[in-house]
Amino acid sequence: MQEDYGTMTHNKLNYLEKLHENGSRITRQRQVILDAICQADGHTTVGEIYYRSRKLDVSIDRSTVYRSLDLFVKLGIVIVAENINGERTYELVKECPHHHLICTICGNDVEIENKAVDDFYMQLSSEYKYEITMDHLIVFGVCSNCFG
Amino acid sequence: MQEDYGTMTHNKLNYLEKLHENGSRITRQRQVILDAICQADGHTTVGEIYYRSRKLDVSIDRSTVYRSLDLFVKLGIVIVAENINGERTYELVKECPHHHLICTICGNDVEIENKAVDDFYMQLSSEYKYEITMDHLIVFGVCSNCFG
DNA sequence: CTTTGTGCAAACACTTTGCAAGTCC
DNA sequence: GGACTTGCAAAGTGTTTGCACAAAG
Repeated sequence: MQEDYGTMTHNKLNYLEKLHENGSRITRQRQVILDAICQADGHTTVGEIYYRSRKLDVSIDRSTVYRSLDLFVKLGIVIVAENINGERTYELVKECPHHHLICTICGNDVEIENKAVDDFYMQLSSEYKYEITMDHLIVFGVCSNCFG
Repeated sequence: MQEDYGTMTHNKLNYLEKLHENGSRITRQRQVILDAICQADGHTTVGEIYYRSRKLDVSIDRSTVYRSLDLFVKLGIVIVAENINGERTYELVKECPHHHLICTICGNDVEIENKAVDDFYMQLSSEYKYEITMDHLIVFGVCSNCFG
């Protein structure tokens, strides 16, 4: 494998580090798939990830994409969510928990400031004696451009 | 079709009413499928709904279940969500919006009082100029029985 | 009697798995 | 060299569709 670390972002190094920690190998395919998720920069479906990966490396197989995604999720490199159509989507985790507000009409995606969510979680915690574990909340709504 | 309205709940009449309003027909199969969703009383998968429907009527086909669910969702009789395993789940809509807090360990499901959610939505609305349209929020966490 | 819905069977799409060959460390 | 990973092909699951017949209004 060629050591092509040239275009790598700081984050990507962290992701590879996590792979390494786990005893998993840093393969060309896994790097390509990480890049593909990166490119999409948001909530991407398996199909899109496969398609983008193919552009970077024609020989990549669907099963490899599935297997890699499972691994990434297991290692906490990638997070799973569901989009409006009920499709499973994948996204690279950022350093800190974050949350989305997505317009169901135009698809516009705003990142919600943590305080609002934290307050909400705190309220739930105290009221229902639950420890909230969702670090990636998605709320759907209609943005100001789309109503009126 | 026999007019067996004997065991029907008030809500079920409303559901049938909605079918009727839409110009859709009230068939034995649709009633059975509604009953099946009712029985489950919570977030149910297509598989479970099919299984329960079969118990009530052996001749029901999977495709009928899918088609009926699509219709129910379109008419707003049933709501779709995703459970912890990423499976699509269905639930009869109640009269007013409601929300869930689900334990990821034991599966315990608490209905969240609306005020907490309303406050949260209000906060988001004013901060991001979004009109929040989710009437069925699901938050995952760990209940007090399961941590400690 | 017209329109809508159903069961059946087949197609389709998505995901998983076993295995031999290839790659990483 | 040894353990891990991949591509391939095939099987498994879940979902959708076309069509002739059945049922609802």
